[in-house]
Amino acid sequence: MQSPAAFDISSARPPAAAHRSSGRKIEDTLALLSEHVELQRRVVHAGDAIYQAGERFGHLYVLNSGFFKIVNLSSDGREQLVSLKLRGDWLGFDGIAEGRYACDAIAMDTGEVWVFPYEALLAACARAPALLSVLHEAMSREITRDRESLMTVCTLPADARVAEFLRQWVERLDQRGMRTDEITLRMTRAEIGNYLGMTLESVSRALSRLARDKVIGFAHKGRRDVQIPDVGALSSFVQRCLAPAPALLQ
Amino acid sequence: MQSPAAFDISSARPPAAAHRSSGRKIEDTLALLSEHVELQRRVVHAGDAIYQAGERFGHLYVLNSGFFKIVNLSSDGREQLVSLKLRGDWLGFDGIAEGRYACDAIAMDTGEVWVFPYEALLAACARAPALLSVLHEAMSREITRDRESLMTVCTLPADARVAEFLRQWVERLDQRGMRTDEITLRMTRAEIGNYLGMTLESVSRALSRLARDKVIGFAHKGRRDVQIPDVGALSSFVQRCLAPAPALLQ
DNA sequence: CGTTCGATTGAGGAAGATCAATTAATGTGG
DNA sequence: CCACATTAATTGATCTTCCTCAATCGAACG
Repeated sequence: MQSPAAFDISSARPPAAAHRSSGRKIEDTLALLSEHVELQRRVVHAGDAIYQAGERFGHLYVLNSGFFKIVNLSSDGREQLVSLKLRGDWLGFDGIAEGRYACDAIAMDTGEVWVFPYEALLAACARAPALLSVLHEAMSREITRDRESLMTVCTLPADARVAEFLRQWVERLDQRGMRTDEITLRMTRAEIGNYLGMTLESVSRALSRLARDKVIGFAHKGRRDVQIPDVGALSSFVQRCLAPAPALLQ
Repeated sequence: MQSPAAFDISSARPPAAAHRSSGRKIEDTLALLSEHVELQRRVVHAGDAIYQAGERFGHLYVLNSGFFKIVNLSSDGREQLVSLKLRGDWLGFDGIAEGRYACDAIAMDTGEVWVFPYEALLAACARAPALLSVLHEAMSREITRDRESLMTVCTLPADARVAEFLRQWVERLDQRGMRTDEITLRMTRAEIGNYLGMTLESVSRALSRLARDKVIGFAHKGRRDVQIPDVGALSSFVQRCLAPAPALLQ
């Protein structure tokens, strides 16, 4: 096991403009796709499945608007929310390897999905190499994002997991130029808990504590709307959870 | 939340011959690569890093022999083993999106890695479309595998996590035609625990219980060698952990 | 306006973490 | 090859966190 901060990884990443550049990238991706590939638009509503586990693979999908959840079902009946998708994200990569989708992709809201026959997409990639780059980048990003999820679940205590979940969600909204000071959770406490490997009660308690500490606020109607006055406060809350001892006097 | 067994996923997958066909596939992949792409062979020893987080992306790697671990380091110093790699597995996909690798890839043993310049690989894919399929299948498989890990960590109690970890490891060895009745763990208890989101003590206790229940056995020298007389016993152990109540009399 | 579903909060218990001591394996220099 | 040092693994005792069970409250909906 190496020492925790063997070298500073942060300096290796494009620091400030990352958000805006990613925001651009999403727009560029959508533009590139609509230019070079024959696409079919499909409007979905909350609860609709764009594909289901076991279904024969044939299409990849790009989310133009709305929100999706990706749900895995094990052979013994365990159900797990493994991923969340926003505008610009791809869906269906899990189907390529086995020729069948491995998960359910369920809309959490009204939205529009662009449908691409996989073969047509590959053909377009042969004509426009930039398209292939976009495709590979999307797959690569999905891999790194999945690993971040694993890291969150494995290394953070319950309260911090919820805070980190909110932080990541806000980050992704920000990358898309969407509101980040007040967000709408499109999932129940049970779904959040399932995604984070904890019970719905623990999620509720964590959110209550975050609200008590003024890290988040609850909006007018319902507890699905969360105010995030300062994203940095979420990060510090996570760090505070990780801190070994409060070290009161010093 | 849906009912657990909404529909039978098992019938949707190719059931029996899956292992052997995957075994073939790995050989085919290696053959295809060595035929169509200029490759550089690199011998590594335990502890060697084939790439490190932050390093500029430029190459993809395929493991021809040996074992690798993929380690993620968060900006605040948390370290997480996020993936394990065996013969035929690809390394480096995480670097494509940002142009820099996001993790460390560390050899756990002596082995040989095939090194491909990404651009050269893409060029070869343009000539041999089968190669592109292989590449996409590998990325797809990595996504589904990562999700399986998340599922294991999120839905299983500690003992079952260890059993499931061994089961998945044996399954992957089997796909490669390697010994599965006696396996060598190339990781410490601490590393296993890190990978599974639990402490090294819990891993040790889980292994002891598995040995007590005759699900596994410890070989002659050292506790790194584990005997797996029956893989099915590992699966049943996982199921037993999930069972709500033993239901003694009935 | 009652019914239903989701969220909150509390009390108690259990799984797993932490702390600590011992044993086993590995490596090192004499 | 052996005594010693070092690292890994095991096991036990205690404590913390989080889960489970239960009651209550609020919001949405027919």
